[in-house]
Amino acid sequence: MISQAVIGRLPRYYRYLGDLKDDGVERISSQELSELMHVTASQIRQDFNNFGGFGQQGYGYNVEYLYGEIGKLLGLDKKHNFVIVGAGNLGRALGNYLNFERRGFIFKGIFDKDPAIIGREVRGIKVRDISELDEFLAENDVDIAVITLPKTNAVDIADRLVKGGIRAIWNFAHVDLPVPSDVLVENVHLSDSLMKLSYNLSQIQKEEK
Amino acid sequence: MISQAVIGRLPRYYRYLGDLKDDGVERISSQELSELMHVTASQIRQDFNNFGGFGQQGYGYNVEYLYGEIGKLLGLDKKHNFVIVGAGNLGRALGNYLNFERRGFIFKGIFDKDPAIIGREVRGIKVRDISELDEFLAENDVDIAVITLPKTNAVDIADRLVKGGIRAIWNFAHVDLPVPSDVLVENVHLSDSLMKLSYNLSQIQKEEK
DNA sequence: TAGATTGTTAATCGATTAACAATC
DNA sequence: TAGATTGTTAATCGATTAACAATC
Repeated sequence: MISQAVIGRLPRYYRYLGDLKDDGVERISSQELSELMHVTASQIRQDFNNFGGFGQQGYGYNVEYLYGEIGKLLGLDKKHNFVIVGAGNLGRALGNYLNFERRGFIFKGIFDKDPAIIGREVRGIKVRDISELDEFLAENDVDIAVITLPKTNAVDIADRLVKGGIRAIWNFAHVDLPVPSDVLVENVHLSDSLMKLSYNLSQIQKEEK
Repeated sequence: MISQAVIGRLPRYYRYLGDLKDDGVERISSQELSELMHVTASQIRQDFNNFGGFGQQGYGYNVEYLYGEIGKLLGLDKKHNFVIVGAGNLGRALGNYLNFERRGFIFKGIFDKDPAIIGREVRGIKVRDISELDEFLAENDVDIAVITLPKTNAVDIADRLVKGGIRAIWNFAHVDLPVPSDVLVENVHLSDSLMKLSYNLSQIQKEEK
């Protein structure tokens, strides 16, 4: 079982390796990569060796190969369909974000309960009435649900999503969703992140006095 | 020096205590809170004791008091003015998010370089031309800058922000910003978060085969 | 072969949990 | 005073870093 600490670092490796690849870099040693990313070379080698090791002694790592392997680990070689529940500003912003498509995340539907929003289009897809959610899940192959709802509704909707067969939820609501243990929840608590920044800023401001 | 692991948990404590307060709960023990939050009571007591301890033996913690103290730690008792650089979907969504105001984060300005967007209003504030950024920073008291730009422009803008006196950046661009060590950067890498979910989902799907 | 650099084991460090004395 | 529960020390666990043998 690989620790979430390691998994959490994979996307960053992936980003740097993608940049290196685009720059035409063919090979890189853990030492060079460590200087670029400001982490220890030891950590890099340990991380990769969790998955069997992608390098070669005396040579280092082939950038393109390593990039591809990490992409596969992250499941980016497969298509993942997703729906967005909550077509407010954030929901629409995520629906419009084109880069997800490039990574294999396909925008399939978006739902809201507000009649003023239902019927509007987000990247060519009409906002559906939330009452159609269960039917939509039954008829379509959806892997990931994104929740961009106020916290009051989020728990109920999560429940419906799980009943509809969803196993992975990307949650932007400020609640911890009580879902069965076999359902994945990845939280993005924006205000938590802002508060963390605020804490550190307050510390600095205190020191300056 | 308090570890970022502890600081990262403070907003979640704050959220639960706020809910308890709203529910009229007066006191709570680390044991009760631990059951609610699914963490160990030991960790709760250790965390709070980093800041001197907010409880009383034999009694537990006073919810309202503890809520207030954590709020102060998070700097929520002070006002923080912020600007958003990048008025795309995400930038506008954050500008429209009213809850930040409630926590003392005041939306002061929003900038873009796209003439089609400049002049539009986000929550009553006109989108300014990015060329006005330096002047705006000089004339206004801005604590936090939010970067919601494509990665290409993010590094340059971060530079300008730092030159303009900004010490805290909430970064949504998919790059690591190279800023001086006395400047805080809190990253929200949305696609990293989605890839983490994708990794874990792929694992489950593999097991099921 | 010699040099470079990985893969991997061992050592260290930090964070979490357990235990219990202090005290309300 | 007795019971409850914190604050705090000690033990454990896991993650990071260092070291080096394996090998290309």
